Amino acid sequence: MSTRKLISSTSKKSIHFHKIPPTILNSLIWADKNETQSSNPSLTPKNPSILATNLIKSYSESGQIIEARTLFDEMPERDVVAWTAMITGYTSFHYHTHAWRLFVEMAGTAAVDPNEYTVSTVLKACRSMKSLLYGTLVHGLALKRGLEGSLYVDNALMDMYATCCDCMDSAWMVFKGIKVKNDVSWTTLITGYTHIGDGYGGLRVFRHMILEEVKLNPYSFSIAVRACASTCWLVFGKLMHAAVTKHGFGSNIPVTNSILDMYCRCGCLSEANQYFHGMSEKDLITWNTLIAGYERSDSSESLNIFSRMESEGFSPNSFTFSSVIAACANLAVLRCGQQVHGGIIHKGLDRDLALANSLIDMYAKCGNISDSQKIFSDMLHRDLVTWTSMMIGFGSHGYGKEAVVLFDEMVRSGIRPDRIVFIAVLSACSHAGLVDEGLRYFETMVGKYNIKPNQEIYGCIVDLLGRAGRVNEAYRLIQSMPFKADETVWGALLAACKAHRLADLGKFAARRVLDLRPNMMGAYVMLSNIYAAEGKYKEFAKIRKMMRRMGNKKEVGKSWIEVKNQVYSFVVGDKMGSHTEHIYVVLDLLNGNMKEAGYVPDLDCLVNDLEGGS
DNA sequence: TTAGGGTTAG
Repeated sequence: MSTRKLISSTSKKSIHFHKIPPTILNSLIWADKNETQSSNPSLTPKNPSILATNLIKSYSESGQIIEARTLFDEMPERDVVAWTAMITGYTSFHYHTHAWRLFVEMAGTAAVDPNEYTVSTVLKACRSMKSLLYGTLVHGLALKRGLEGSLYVDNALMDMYATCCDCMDSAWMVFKGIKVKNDVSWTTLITGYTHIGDGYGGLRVFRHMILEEVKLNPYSFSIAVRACASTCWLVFGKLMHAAVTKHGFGSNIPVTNSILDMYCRCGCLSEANQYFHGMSEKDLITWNTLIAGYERSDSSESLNIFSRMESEGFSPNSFTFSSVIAACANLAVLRCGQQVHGGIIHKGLDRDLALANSLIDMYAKCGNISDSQKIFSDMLHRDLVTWTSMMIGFGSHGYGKEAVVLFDEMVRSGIRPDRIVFIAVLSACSHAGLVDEGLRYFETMVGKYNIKPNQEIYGCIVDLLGRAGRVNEAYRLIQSMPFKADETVWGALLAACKAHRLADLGKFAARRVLDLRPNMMGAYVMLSNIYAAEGKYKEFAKIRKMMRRMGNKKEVGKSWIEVKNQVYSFVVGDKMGSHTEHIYVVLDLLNGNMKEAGYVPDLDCLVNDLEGGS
């Protein structure tokens, strides 16, 4: 019930009750119950509990959760509805721990029993806390009280299992047990599959939903389109787009936003752009979807769209900033990133965990590791992504020891490492020459954390050993792998062979890479360089000829730098641009300094350069 | 007769 409705049922006067202190309201509400004289008899309701519960809701809806709790605490009698309203107030305010504590208090000490309303609400809190343990306890309680069978409880149980812990088996069990399923049951199941990234699973359920002739609504369509987007298969996406139009949901914003997202995720940016311009109504999510879509493949355009969004009067939120910061990181445009950071602070979003994580990444990629560190150390709460981003930053800046120290600190803080953070720390060890530390982490990963190494992890270890000159050991590791090494693992060995001039093993590794990826020009370049270093110019020429025949499509290495708000990009041997002369003067100066410091250039690379490679 | 559900952007 809204505040307005509440007032009309109690008094004709237009009073905003949530603006009155709860203590005064409570004394008025319970006045006749306590047999005392009310100062305003027109406010005295027939059932004070109903009015107090309505006020708890009213306070919660207006963001006054402390006032709601004060009112709740001062109620002389609290029925199950009052308890549930207060728990709901906490969940709608994202105070899930408070909601859980109140539920425990209710179940343990209060004279009232939780009912289906209470259970479905508290399951939402369990899901948001990602606590399978609490969720399972509530499931047990629901069974004990015979509440399983209520569609609200069953749907909330499915949602909890599917969304909080990816337990799709348990979600399925609950789903199968529902005798008469409704559209929410089906939608919740599709959401579960989409949540774990199984778009095909979601689409199978959607198909089943159609076969069972369940009435389709915007909820089911938007999640089904999201499932299509997860598969990245445009054919499904276009079929779904047609179905949306046919069912008359072509103007529903969540549905159209998910179609826009689908085109972006399928890599069809021109279709996405066309669709975006044809949309009759756009909201902030529409803009955020397009910005995020462009960030993944054309970061520069993503920043242009952000600028257009602001000029059209939309105010960015944390989702917008997250994509824009990622775009700045991809482009390594420090000044732009700093300006966006200013906008984040201005909006009061600098405590947003995901944003702080992306800022750590952005500053590191823009070369400013000290600002990454500052954000990291100022953070009150850190998650696995925070630690991983900081470790990747340290690793890419050559601070291997700092990354190792951070990893140990993270484990001490109670965060369980995953495969990605191991890749971060192993890569940092590799670049800093910390071979023994890296090998120790590899053993810990397998032995202590039971994480099975994948191609990427093996690639890191081969790189770690290879860079340190332990190339034969790296080769033995590849031979001992439980699955066939892919081109990245062989590529790491090839790079090590080239660096340490192991021609035979290098040629072998290059062949393995080219067996798996015949178009990998980098491998041809390395192979030809190995032949050149051996003085086998006939073999060298043969490879180069082969490369020319294939079109020599090795992507040219590109560098860029931001000076006074402008980005300058250049490739090897570039003579373009107005500042070329100055750049070459500085380059000559640097070359002189390096030679004085004892640097001997690698002439093998010169062969590559002459051929117009990277 | 006061409390409850599923969708889209990182």
